[in-house]
Amino acid sequence: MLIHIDFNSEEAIYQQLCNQIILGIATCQFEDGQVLPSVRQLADDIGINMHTVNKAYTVLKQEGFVKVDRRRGAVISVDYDKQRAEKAIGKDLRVILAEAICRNLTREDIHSLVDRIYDEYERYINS
Amino acid sequence: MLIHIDFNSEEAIYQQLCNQIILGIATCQFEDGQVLPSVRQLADDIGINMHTVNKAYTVLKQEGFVKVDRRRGAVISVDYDKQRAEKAIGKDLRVILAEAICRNLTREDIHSLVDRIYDEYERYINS
DNA sequence: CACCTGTTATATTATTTGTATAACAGGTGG
DNA sequence: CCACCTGTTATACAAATAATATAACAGGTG
Repeated sequence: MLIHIDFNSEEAIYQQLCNQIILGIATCQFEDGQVLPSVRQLADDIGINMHTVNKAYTVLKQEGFVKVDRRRGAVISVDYDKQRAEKAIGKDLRVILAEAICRNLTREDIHSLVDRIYDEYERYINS
Repeated sequence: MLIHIDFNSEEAIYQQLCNQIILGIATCQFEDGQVLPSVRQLADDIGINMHTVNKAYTVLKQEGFVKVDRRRGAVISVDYDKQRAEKAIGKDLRVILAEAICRNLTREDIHSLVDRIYDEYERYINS
């Protein structure tokens, strides 16, 4: 999977890494059981420090996207606990939807936005 | 409006302030044209530094929630440009929905979550 | 025994966050 | 005119975070 970091972004590098890997899982470019590049390998490829990649992997492990296999390294392993997922996503949504309501976006506006993004991701999956 | 800061949160104080004021606008506790407390007043009330409040106000101004009236101070003034709003919110949604898809949450799951949060906010408005 | 994993420890630099004083410019009301 | 209120700006400083740089360690593989 191609990973691109924007070094001019205000978003931390390890955070960009996390988001891109999650995006990769969502679009099936990474699948359950697949091995991620080693921290040293990926750091070399991107041109960043090993510890920055390690921090991203640690966060992904913490959030239930990855497990570490002593033999192979970091392996995609998504936690599918629906309750936990809805709670976490609801927390983030609450912040975003407050802004949406301020801007006079209706719930129908948001629904179609959600559908558009889901379509976008599913298009990637089927190709 | 009651503003409460969690000093143990990992979220920056000025960011919490921004979010709470946006939440206040969403729930009509702040309305267009209403004057926010002065940076010194609010800083005193919360028990933080003036500059921290000022940073929050500056961000809110930047994002189109507030304008500064030389005579009165910071005034709620929401930018209702729908295109700009959808673009900004879409960007945030894309990150969250990637995680949702990873967790096997369907778009219907998200729709009902969105509805639940909208209901929650509208309940505050009608009371 | 080399070689690959992640992990840990330590140190250093730069940036961000929050605080602390202080001053300045514009507007208001006595 | 003058105190007094706005936000704004300029410094300075401490603490936390982000990123880099070396180096070493433990577990597993071939």
